Amino acid sequence: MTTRSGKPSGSGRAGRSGPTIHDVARAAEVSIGTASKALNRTGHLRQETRDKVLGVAHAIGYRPNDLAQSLHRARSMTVGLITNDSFGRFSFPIVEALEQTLADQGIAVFMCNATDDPARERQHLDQLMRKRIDGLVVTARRADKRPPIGPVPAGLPIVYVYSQADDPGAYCLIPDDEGGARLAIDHLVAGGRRRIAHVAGPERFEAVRLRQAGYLASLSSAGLAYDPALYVNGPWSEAWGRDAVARLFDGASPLPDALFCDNDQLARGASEALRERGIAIPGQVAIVGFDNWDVMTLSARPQLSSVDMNLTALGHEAGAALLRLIAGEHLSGVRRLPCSLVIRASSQS
Amino acid sequence: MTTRSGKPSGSGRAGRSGPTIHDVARAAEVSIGTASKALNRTGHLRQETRDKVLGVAHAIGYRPNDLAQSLHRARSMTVGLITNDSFGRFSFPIVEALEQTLADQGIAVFMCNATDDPARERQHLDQLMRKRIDGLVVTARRADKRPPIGPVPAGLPIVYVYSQADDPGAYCLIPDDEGGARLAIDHLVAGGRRRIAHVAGPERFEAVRLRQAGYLASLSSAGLAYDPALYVNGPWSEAWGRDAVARLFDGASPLPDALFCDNDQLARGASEALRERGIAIPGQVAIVGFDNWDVMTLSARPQLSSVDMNLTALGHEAGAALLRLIAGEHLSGVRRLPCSLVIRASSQS
DNA sequence: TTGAAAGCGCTAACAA
DNA sequence: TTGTTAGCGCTTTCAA
Repeated sequence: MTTRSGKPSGSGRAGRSGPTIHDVARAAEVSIGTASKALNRTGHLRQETRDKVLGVAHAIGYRPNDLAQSLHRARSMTVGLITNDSFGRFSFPIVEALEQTLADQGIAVFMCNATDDPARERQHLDQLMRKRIDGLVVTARRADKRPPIGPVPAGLPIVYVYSQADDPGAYCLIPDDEGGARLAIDHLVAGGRRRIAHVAGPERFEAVRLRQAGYLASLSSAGLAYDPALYVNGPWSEAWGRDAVARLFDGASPLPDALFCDNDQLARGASEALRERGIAIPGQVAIVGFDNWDVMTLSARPQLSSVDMNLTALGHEAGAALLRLIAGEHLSGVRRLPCSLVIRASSQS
Repeated sequence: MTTRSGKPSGSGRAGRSGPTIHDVARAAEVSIGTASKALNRTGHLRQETRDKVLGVAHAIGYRPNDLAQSLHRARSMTVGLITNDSFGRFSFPIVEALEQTLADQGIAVFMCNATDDPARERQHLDQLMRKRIDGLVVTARRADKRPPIGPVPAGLPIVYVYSQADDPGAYCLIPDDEGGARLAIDHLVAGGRRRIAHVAGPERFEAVRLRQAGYLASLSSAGLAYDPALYVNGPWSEAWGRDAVARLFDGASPLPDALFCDNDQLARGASEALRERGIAIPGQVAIVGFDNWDVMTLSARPQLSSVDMNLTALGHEAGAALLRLIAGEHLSGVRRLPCSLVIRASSQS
């Protein structure tokens, strides 16, 4: 060991922490500043020197210490992800795409599950602040409004994805539910369906209200009248999907010739109920679900058409947006990304 | 601004990085060393001083910089999580529990998705090493053996969970599939079932082979003979579950009076097929599935009994094990955690 | 009980 | 083109 003015002694000291830039410099017989320049492809260096340093660094297995770097640069190359979905079905594709987009830029993601507990959320936030994250992504189990996350230092880049903050300055990325519904209805109309029922989820979900709006808009532009008897709503379960069919088909009025369901579980439940009643799908009744969840759509008989929220695209977009915010750009407001329709046997015309 | 010997100037310099320990010390009119001791509840300080520092720190919103801390201490208070499940259904509960266990100790988790791509895995590993993680957790979509992750610095604590490394020195945590199967079969036997079929998944899965072993062991200890005609295997789909019923019930031999299925999708497919054949569940045939996946078990009619792999417990255990490894303990070998059986209507006797 | 200062590994400004 | 050195924010001896 030596003092500040001397060179550090041999190979590392603490535990398994590998060679430092000092070691590289010494082995390459250059100054530490030169080594730094070579390693960071910065400054003006002779190609020869640069190569030597790089070669040595590789040879001795040098890995820069991001922690030390971050002490200088403004950035820690980490971001936080706070989710309230318990990493559920909707978060998955989003998180995966987000992580990949960010990893490609050398940014690592701290994953924090808050499970709708404000106390846990603050605790996580506190930890993330200590880690000096460069940005934050907030996601949830549903895209409804939530109080803005906080407290966080002013200027911290934040993106809400599949989640909306009750704050006009926030940037939120969510699927275009209304557009998704229109896609489904337009498709059914194009297939010649005229009495399209909407098997909806609970109305406290904004998504449900938006989809109903899309449904109405599409009917209207197709010149079809809205029949309130064709709107039923209930919980997000297969059981309710089955019950909904009973409700719709035990009536006296003319029967529906199509079902637009707010998720694939409802659609699957409905399809089973129809099957048991001997009603042909799609012959007598067509079905379109929502979410495009393969576990449901591919196991149903026949396989279910469904609206895909493109959650992977949403995740990519969230990563890209965060990068832009970090780069200093200003982004705000709610951005709705388009859904797409996956057509399978259940809605063939 | 001043030089090394002076006090730093005013409140922070770069971007939004908040007050430093210097600021705290100055505001509390103590030395920086004293402030550090107070903040870390270390050394010998007058209570009064300690309180003053803490008060000031809180007042000016001081948050320690983990990055700077980690430069001294051996630990970064971060760990990496490399998953090959795309954060899928099995990873979820594990990751959630793991994250919670670690967060309680102030450790944050870097989430990395490798999607079975060795190149991505190495890239992630490289990033994690630069971040100087204190430990690593590896998880996957299936508990089968995989090549040990690497290269990593010797001595890096690693836990494999729902994944096995092909390395006797590695510590792996996986569900006790054989025990889970025994639970199911013992239950069916206790309910008076005598001809229990095994609707298995693909045999390349170790879990499938272990469950068959458990099935055989339980039959044997119940004094029941094994009938190879009662073993069928195929892909993990509902469709195959339905087909399996056709195979088992179209035979000439005496029919099964129970079905043990290697996952809940198989069980659900089977239950639908039985239903369509007018075979009463559990009256004529009992069913037990595996995974206890509510989406399947609760929507089936009747609801399905199922073996629960206790993935949440597995995740907690993984977190605890990693903490112990980080603390210097030595752990190795494969540890199998018990499953439990959740009984629902499909196997009532 | 407190203060001073060396230095963790790295970068960047300046000097040579 | 390369070397020197002052820090980034914090901890930790060692002195006082």
